[in-house]
Amino acid sequence: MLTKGEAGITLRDITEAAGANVASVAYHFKSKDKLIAIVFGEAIDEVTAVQSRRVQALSSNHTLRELIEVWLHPLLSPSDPDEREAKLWRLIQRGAAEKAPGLIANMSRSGNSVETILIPKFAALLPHLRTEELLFRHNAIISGLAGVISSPIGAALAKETSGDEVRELTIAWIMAGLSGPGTTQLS
Amino acid sequence: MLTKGEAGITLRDITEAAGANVASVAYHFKSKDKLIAIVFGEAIDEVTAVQSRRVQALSSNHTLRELIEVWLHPLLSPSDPDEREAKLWRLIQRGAAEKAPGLIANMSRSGNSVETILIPKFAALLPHLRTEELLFRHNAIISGLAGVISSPIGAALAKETSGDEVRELTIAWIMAGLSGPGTTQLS
DNA sequence: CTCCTTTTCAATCATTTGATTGAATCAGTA
DNA sequence: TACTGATTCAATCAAATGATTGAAAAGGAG
Repeated sequence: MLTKGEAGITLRDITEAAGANVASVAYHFKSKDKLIAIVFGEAIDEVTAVQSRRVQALSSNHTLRELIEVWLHPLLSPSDPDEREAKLWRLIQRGAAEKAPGLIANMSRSGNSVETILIPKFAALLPHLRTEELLFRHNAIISGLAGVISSPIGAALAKETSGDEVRELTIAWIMAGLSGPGTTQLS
Repeated sequence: MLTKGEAGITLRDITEAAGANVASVAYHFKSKDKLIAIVFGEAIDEVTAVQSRRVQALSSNHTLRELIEVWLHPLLSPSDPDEREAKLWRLIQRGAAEKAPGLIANMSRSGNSVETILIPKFAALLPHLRTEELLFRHNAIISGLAGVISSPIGAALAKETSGDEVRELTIAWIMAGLSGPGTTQLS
């Protein structure tokens, strides 16, 4: 699924995988760019929707670890049958790394639910961090997770470690990065 | 510099920018793939060399913050005249995100100096973390930094914040992620 | 069935791509 | 100067790419 990147994948790659004709892209989506923009848009919508739903379903007295586990559940347990979210998430991360225009155009969609649902949950558990700081760390963690899960270095590290161990290393690092003092508390 | 990615950039882009002829690529590098592999290899060598040199030049009684600042100096202050390292670093990060074969083939080169120079420095300051844990967090931080500096989300955040403020947010987050308890110390 | 719209598809187009060729130019040596 | 090897370059090639065309097929309403 777009493992070659936006520039590397061809219409024929896509249509052959879909069992369709090349011309159907023009008929249904007008152009390759438009098609890719729609793919990114729907991926963002789906991932943010399902993540928001999980986070909102959390009981009121949860720990930070529980919030993180629920938030990133399919990404932390790659063996999970529901790997669709992990695939979509890698797709989005890759698009972000390439600065794919079709993704950037749809990026603002995800902003709302992150700011209205996820960040307040973190704010309640981490009162020492300002909203600005939480947004920053949220973004940094998301990017860092991309390296853990799908970068060549991360893959090499993970090869020597069990899935559960990677999961524990990841959660410990995320918790540490969130729990530590903010800029106003530094000497 | 490779802002279009390995698949997106053409030989004509490269040779025109260099004021050279397309055929010179075949003459000097045999093929586009070989050229790109050499570019990645030299970028890795240069970045790791200059980073290692800075870290080794650190006085013996440094703080964690000082180590981080020296390690990532050109990445934390983008206005620095020595922006070459930041460019090279973004190049490498992008290649990693694309899993560029020419980069992966040269990736092991950087492993040694990281493990022999940088990680021991961290280990001295963070005795509660095992080497395995330090390697993991090193990789995660590196990837997270890519998102802070060059991702669309990071760019949007940075637009509302001053350079110095981003710098402080970044350092605080890195320090938090490194200082927090490791997996063996979690409940 | 008939008529009309929607959808599919093979064929084709113009462009771009990485690579190659062979002649021209340059650089160094005697 | 004349000779030789290294380098550059315009021209060209075959393959691949996104897009388009017009005809064929499918689907639905009356």
